[in-house]
Amino acid sequence: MEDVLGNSSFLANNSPLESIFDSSREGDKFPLGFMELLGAQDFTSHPLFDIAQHVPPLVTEPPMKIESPDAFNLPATPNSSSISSASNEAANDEPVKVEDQEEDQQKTKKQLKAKKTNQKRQREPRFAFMTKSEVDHLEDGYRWRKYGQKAVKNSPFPRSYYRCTSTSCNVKKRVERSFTDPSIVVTTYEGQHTHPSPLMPRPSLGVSHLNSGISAGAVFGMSMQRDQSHFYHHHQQLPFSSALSPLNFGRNGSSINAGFLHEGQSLLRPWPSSRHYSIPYAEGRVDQSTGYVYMKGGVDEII
DNA sequence: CGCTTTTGACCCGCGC
DNA sequence: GCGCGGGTCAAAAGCG
Repeated sequence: MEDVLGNSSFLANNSPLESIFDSSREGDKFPLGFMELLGAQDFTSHPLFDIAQHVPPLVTEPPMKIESPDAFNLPATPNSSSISSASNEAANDEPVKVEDQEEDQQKTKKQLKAKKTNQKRQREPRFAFMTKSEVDHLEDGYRWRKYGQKAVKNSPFPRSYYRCTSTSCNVKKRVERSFTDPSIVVTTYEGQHTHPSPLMPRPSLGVSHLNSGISAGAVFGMSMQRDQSHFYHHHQQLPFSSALSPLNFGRNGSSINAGFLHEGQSLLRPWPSSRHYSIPYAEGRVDQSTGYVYMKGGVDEII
C-alpha cells in the first residue's frame, strides 16, 4: 500500500490521514505511539526521550509487535545486523563474461549488479510525513542531493529521491506530491543520520545529538532549529502549530495539513526547559507490508 | 571547478 | 517467463 496518495478516498473526508491511521483498518496494522516507534530503536538514552519517558505512552496497546523484518530491527549503525541476509546473495556471484564489445559498459553494469546483489536491499524503517506545502522539497536542516526522479503511477506528479550528502550517511528521502490534493507533499525518510545537521550552527541545550541516533533524525532535527532567527520569525507568523510540522520548520511557507491535527489522539507534551521550543508530537502506525511508519501529528509549541 | 540536478537506462521484486 | 512499477545509477548538463 505504498501508494498512499493513490487512494482515491484519501482526501475525501476531513481527515486525509484516516485511511492511513485508521487503526481498525487491517489486522496487520496497528496504532503505534510515536515515542514507542522511536524507543524501539533505543533512543531512550537521548535527552528528548528522557523526557518522553515521563509521559505515558501514546498507545498502551499490546506490546509493539513488529513483524516487518525491516521496520524495527534496524541496526544502530547501517552495517551491523541485517547484513545477515547478504549471504543469500553471495550465490549470485556469477562469472563475469565480458564481451569485447561494450566492455566498459558491461563492466560498470556488472559492478553495479554485484554491488546490488551482494548486499540485499535492506530497508530502513521509513517515516512518512504529509505536509501542506507549496514547495516540494522541504527544508529540514540537512543537505540532500537528488539522485533520481520517477513518474508515479496514477499521479501527474513525479517522485523525487534524495540522499543525504554527508559521507557515510545513508539517509534517504522521497518526496512526492499528492495528486488528490496537490497542496500536500509527502516526504518519506528512510534511515538514520550519522551526523548532526549541517545547518545547525550550535546545537545546544542538550539536544544537540538528537538526530544522530535516531531513525527519523532528519525529522527531529527540526526541533533544534529554534536557534535560528528565521525560525523564530516564521514561527511567530504562523498560527496554530502549523509552522512546525516535522518537515517544515519555517523556511518554505508551508504548513502542516490540518488533517494531521484532526484526530483526537494527538499527544501534547510539555517541553521542560521552557522557551521557544517546538516539539514534534505525533503518532504513527507501521505498515508492515512496506515497513513504513506513517506519522501524523504536529507540534506542541511552548513559548 | 566542484557540487547539484536531470534523465535515460538498468535492476529488482512482484503479480499474473 | 513476462510485464509493470519502484528504486538506483551514472553520465551529462547546469549552476554558482
